[in-house]
Order: sequence, then structure tokens, then C-alpha cells
Amino acid sequence: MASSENQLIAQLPDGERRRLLALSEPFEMVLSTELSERGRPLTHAHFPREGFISLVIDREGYPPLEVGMVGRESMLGSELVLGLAQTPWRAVVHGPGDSWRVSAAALRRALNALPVLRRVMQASLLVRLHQQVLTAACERFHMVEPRLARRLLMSQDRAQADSFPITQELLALLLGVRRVSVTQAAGHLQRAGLIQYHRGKITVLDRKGLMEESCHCYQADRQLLNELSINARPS
Amino acid sequence: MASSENQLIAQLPDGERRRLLALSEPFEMVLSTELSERGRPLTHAHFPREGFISLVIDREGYPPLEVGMVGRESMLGSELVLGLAQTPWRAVVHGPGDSWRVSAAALRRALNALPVLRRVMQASLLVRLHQQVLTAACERFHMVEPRLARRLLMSQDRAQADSFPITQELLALLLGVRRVSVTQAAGHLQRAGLIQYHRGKITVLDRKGLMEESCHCYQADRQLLNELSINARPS
DNA sequence: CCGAATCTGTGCGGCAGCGCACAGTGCGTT
DNA sequence: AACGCACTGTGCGCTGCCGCACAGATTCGG
Repeated sequence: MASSENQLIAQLPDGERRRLLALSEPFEMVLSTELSERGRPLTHAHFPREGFISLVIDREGYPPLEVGMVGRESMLGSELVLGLAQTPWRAVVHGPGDSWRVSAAALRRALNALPVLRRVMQASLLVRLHQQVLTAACERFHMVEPRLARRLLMSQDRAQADSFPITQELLALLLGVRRVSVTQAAGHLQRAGLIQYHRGKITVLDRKGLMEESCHCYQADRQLLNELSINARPS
Repeated sequence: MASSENQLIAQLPDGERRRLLALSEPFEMVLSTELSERGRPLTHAHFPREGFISLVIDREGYPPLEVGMVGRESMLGSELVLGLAQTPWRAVVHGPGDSWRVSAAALRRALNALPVLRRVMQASLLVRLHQQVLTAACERFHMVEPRLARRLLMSQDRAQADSFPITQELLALLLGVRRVSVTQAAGHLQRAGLIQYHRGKITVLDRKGLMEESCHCYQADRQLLNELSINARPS
């Protein structure tokens, strides 16, 4: 149970956790459903326990592009800690799983009484900002194959399993490249024995090897998460 | 005077503005100086009244890259509203001018008593996040020339003059491309009669034409700023 | 006044990813 | 069994930007 708990919730002291969960309801995140629309105020925040949500923007004349990822290490809706909830992205479920769902109004009210939750959400928002920056540089300058490797590792972390469903078509969307480019990069990784895939299901065979192929943005990301989470803990 | 006031400060009601300015000191932002270092907590927030500050990240094996820009429409240090002040970027003055400078500690204390300032800073932080996302997509997919045009318009807005100092070398850094690419794109724009430059000084001749050459990310950016600023106003 | 540093311009080969088009292959449905 | 659909694989020409190298031009410092 604890192993599949959302990691922000896990950071809360017992009292706050109970009060937050009392406001929450278990929610099944179904593949490809939308949890928020662009420009609309958020109706619910989500604390995923498994699976992941992609933050996706639509640009005229281009296919959609992923600009962020929310899994059990994070939450959807940390902007609510600012009292504002419009976002420029859509939130789409790309890894099925369960979440705790809280209505925006209830969460906003509860924030006053839950100081640690407030801190955690503030830190989470800052993490999102920092990740945005680092990811932007990564997407801009690194080549497809390392980025694909990074991406697979990230997905695996959220899925908490060696094997998880994801098509090359979707990966192309997430990376902002053609599907063909994914096919080629993935072919490499497969021939190298690092991964194995078949019709929308990918299995990571050699996690360590995959980390070597990935740009070190993956590690930078994880480090960032640790640093800022620790900072959130002390009052 | 009002025309060269920082626009966030201009949004404050008289009482709050007076109290904030009482904590502030006028500060001269000198070209190429650093107002914050990567990873270090911010010592001072800045509200520029003219000129601009670049947010710059350093990546191993690559030249530095600009990931954001702070001028009179914004502030340096809105993260302080989260009670946290580590940032992944350095803040470097790339357009000289004056700012209001407030120590981080004083600002943090004052935030409790100044609700409108708090709102304004929250909105400003959200704007930064949104801009990060949109700019990332722009940098990734648009070509050099439109991005250069956009960039020049942005610089002009902050400088509040048709003519302002900036070298192609610096522009290359800001755009994340080679200096040569800037030379070529700038040559185009000059031959088209939109700009005119000479040894580190650029003059915008045809602002309208420049907007047509720029990707519409420029307009999207301004629109975003308006929408979110308006939202900050009503309590 | 002369050398040095700064800023801008040009040429050339290379390459990663793009757009487009098409061809297999496994899976589900009726 | 047969069909359709989703997923994956391959080929080809194009192009925008890169890395490298060098050259003219203007300003600055001693």
C-alpha cells in the first residue's frame, strides 16, 4: 500500500494526511481521458498513485506537444496553491492508474489549515518550474535517442513495472518528433538489448544500460526532485 | 515618471505601494552584472523600471542559454512568494537600467501585510511558468529568423526606445544558436528595412514589419501577460 | 598613431531530423 | 476465415542549422 502511495501525500504528517484524504476520493485514471482543458480553471487536483498524466499544449499548425509529466512523485494542480488555476496546457492520462482526486474548492479551503501540505505544494510547483526549464534545454539540444531513453526511464518510474503500455506514435508526440524517428531510435535500443517491445507494450530489459544511453537530464531531474523535496520538509 | 515605473508596482493600491517602496532602494542595473547565482538563495528581489534581466542556465559542454527575461512588466524573485528562493538559473543584466531592489527577508516579511502584492507576485510567478512552456515550444520548432524578430521586439519593449545596445554575439546566446546564424537572419531583416544595426547597437525601423516576420509567439506572450495580470486584480 | 580587441560578414562540408510514400505484420471483430 | 485496423519498419530527397575557418571593418588603449 505505502509503496503505491503518492509521494507528496506520503510526506505529510499523519494528521494532515488524514484530513486531506477525507476530502479526497479514489479515482481511476483511464487512458487518454482529459483531466483538465486548456484555459479552463481546474475542477479537481489529482495525486496519482500509479500511472502518469501528460501536460500537453496545442499549437496551431503543429501536432500537440508534451511539456510535462505528472506521476506519483508529483501532483496535478499545484497552481492552486497560488489561488489561481488556469493553465496553458491540457492534462491527458497517458499511463493508466489510480489517483486521489480533490475538488479545487475543497483543496483551496483546506490549504489554510494544512501548513505542511501548503509547503509541499509550493515545492511541487517550484519543481515543475525548474523541470520546465531543464526539459526545454534538453528537448532543444539533445538528440532523439538519448531523449527517448530518458523518456522510457521516466515512464518506467511512474509505472513502477518493467513492462508498460506505450506506442511509438505516442512517444513521438511526447518527444515532439516524427514517429519514424522513434522507430529508428527504439530499433537501436532494442538491438542493443536494452529494451524489448511489441505492439504498444514496452519492456525495459537493462535499466542500467538505458541510463547510459540517456542524456544525463534524467539524473538531473531526479536530483532536482530530491533537493527540493527535502527543502519542503523542515518548517 | 509613471511611464518608467515597474508595471507590477503600478498595479498596487497607493497604500501598499508606499509600504513596498519604503522597503526598497533604487538600484542601478549595470550591464553584464549578476543579480543572482545558480542554486544560491536570492538575496534581493528586483522590480526593473527600465532595461532587462536575462535568466540564464549553464549546461556542461554547452554555452549558456537564456530561458527567460525580466523587464518592467515583471520582477526578479517572484519565487519568494512560495517562501523558497533557489532557482536553477543565473540572473544577468543584459539591458542596463534602474530597478527597485528589496531584500528577500524584508519582502518575505512584508508579504503577510500586503495582500495585493502577494496576488501580484503569485500571478507573476504563474506567468513565468506559462511563458517558460510557450517559449520552450517556440525555441524548439520555430526558425531562427522569426525567433530573432520576436526577440528584438521583446528587447525593444523592455528598453522603451527604438534603439538599444545588443551584439549579435549576445543574441546568439539568447537564442541558443551560432553567432553566424544571427548574422544571416539579422542581415535579412536589415536588407528588408526592418532594422538597422551597427557594432552592437540596434535600431528598430519598422516595428509593424518586424511583428509580421516574427513568429506569433510574441503576441501570444503579450496576451498571456494581459490575461493573467487582469486576473490578479480582483481580490 | 599603431596594434589589439571587438564586431560583423562569407564560404563550405556535414548531418540530424523532416515530409512523403509505401510495405509488412500481428490483433480483434464479425 | 476473412477483413480491417493499429502498430511497426524502410527508402529517398530536402533543408536548416552546425562546426570550422578566415576576412574585412570599426573602435579602443597605450
